[in-house]
Amino acid sequence: MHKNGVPPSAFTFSSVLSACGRLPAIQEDRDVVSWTAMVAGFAKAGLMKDARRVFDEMPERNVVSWTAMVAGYANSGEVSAAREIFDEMPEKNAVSWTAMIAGYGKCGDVRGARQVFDEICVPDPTSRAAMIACYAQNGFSNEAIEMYWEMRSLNVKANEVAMVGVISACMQLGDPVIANSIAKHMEGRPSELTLVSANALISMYAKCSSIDHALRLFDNMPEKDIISYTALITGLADHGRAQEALEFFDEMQKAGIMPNQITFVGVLNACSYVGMVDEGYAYFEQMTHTFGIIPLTEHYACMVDLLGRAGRLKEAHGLIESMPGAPDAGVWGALLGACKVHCNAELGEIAARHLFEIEPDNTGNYVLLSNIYASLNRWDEAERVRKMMRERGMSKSPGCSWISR
DNA sequence: GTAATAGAGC
Repeated sequence: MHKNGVPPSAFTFSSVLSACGRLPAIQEDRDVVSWTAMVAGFAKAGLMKDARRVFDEMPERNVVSWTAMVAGYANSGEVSAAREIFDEMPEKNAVSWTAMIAGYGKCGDVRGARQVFDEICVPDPTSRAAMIACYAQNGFSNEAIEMYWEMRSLNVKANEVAMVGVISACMQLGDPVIANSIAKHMEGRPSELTLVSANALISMYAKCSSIDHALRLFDNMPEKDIISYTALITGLADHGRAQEALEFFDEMQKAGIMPNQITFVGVLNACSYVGMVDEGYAYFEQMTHTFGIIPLTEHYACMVDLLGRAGRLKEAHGLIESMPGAPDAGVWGALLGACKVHCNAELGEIAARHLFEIEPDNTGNYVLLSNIYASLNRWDEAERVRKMMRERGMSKSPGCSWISR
């Protein structure tokens, strides 16, 4: 979200330039450093056309000018353009490699990132950190952790980005043993615990080891931001500690930190977990009216889950039908799940029909619907769904959910 | 000049 926004420095930069009336006149005596600063300024602001124009016009370029272009394209999601510049570079340094790895990481091309990484003769700590972050962001948790251990065995000090990446990977794995072994490396040096890495640790503790550990860390943080609060609220909600989650939601606003869409996902989940339907509705209202946040399908999924868990399935279905946009698999999935819990075949069928269309390859939906019938002793229908699944070439065992043809 | 953290259902 924050990456799409133009940073304030960029605003100043571009406004100064537009005040001068487009690009400043090209001066022969401008040295390479000032040319480069201009390229970097445009690139950072995401104004790649302008960056490109200056880059093409500058009489002389250095490795920083080239790298600024690579990073700019990478951050604007134009990986192939970044790659083109990267390949043309007369010389590269650690920052260039790092920018290119990150560019591939952002667009989900882990193999591309790894290929670039493997081309480096002697990877420096920042390129390793970028590679770890790339793995973590794309769900390659084991690879991220492996690379982190490799760094340690080589006695390369992991910087903050590497730490944050490996913590995020641990969080995704959810393994308390691995999480604790990584946490030990952090706790040895609390003075180095920055806001970002502490935030990452809060989520990891909440998911992997203990929510109380997360709470203790949170209490000891000298500075907290929206992510610290959101991570804690989400963690408390996941553990069914709704009251505390909502108390922190109040506390964050008293501290002058405004909640965002993600915070509300946590808040609604907290209500859902303990069946606080009215409160959930109230928070949903507050989100849209007080905070002016347009509800995402995720928020509708939370509301459907909240109503569904409380057994108010018809109301949940009514809410889906009143949605302004198209309901996604998450929304229908929440209804189907609730129908399983409350053994409601009629609404379950409706939800399943939508899910079969939206995600035809997801076997879980077929299994759920079949199980709803089975729990009502409607064996013929249960078998009919299983048969449908087989006919569509799907295997019902989760371990080998291959699709034939 | 580079790298980073929080999010629904089965």
